[in-house]
Amino acid sequence: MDGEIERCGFLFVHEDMVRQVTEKMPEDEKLYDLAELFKVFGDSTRIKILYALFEAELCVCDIAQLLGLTQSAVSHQLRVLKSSRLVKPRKDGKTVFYSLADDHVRTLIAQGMEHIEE
Amino acid sequence: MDGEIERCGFLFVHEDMVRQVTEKMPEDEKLYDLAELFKVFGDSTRIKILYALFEAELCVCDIAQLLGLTQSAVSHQLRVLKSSRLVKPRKDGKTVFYSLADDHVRTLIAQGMEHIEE
DNA sequence: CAAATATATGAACGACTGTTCATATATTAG
DNA sequence: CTAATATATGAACAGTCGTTCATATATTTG
Repeated sequence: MDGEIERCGFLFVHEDMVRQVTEKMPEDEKLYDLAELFKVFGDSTRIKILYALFEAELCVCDIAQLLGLTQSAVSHQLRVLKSSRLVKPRKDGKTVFYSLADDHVRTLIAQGMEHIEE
Repeated sequence: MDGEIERCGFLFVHEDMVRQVTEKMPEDEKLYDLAELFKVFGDSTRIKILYALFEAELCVCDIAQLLGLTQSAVSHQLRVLKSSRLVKPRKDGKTVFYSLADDHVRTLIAQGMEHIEE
């Protein structure tokens, strides 16, 4: 009963640890949402768009030319970024300018870069 | 020539901005790698594994029981996490214990949570 | 050695995702 | 109003990904 001799099917489990960790796990829904957020960062096109918006507010066409993508592809991706509240639109006549929604985007990407570069 | 009257196919582009941003973009390969890193975080199973390892060093079977997954599924995911240097293994006899590789994992997940929760 | 067990791995299948293409909507100019 | 244009969106297709199942490898026990 020391937590090292309990079975899990055919496998042994460190039971005490598992119980302890279980208690500290956030709700499933929150973990799901978190994964959804990272999924949005997990595409090089979207990363490029976000990086471009680090520097300046840009319209859809600017981004398309900058990254060598079709207007449609960019628009679809901006929709994803917008629905995760990572970018925000500002409409000016026919043109829609996009910019970063908040500083979490910068921080997250910077942290990610640090990991890559070490 | 004020940067507002150049064409991009049928579309108008803010040329000066685009040129300026282009110069500041990191290399494509780096952006690709960054997206790959975030892709690893972009799965709720892997997020759960990482969160579990926040609390304790755990073996494959512990994680499987904790999350209600098969041993195989967990092992496959640990492989992904390991190859991104997010977790590290410690072998002890038949058992392999996994723990977080460094603190970037915590920081990144914490930042992501902040964005989710605001 | 053989048996038991903890983990790893390869193949395959279904589900999801990013792009393209065609088209719709919205705004401005004439 | 119509024409031009900037963006958005729906459908479809190809490629990717996570799981399962079967099996291989590695370690300990007897």
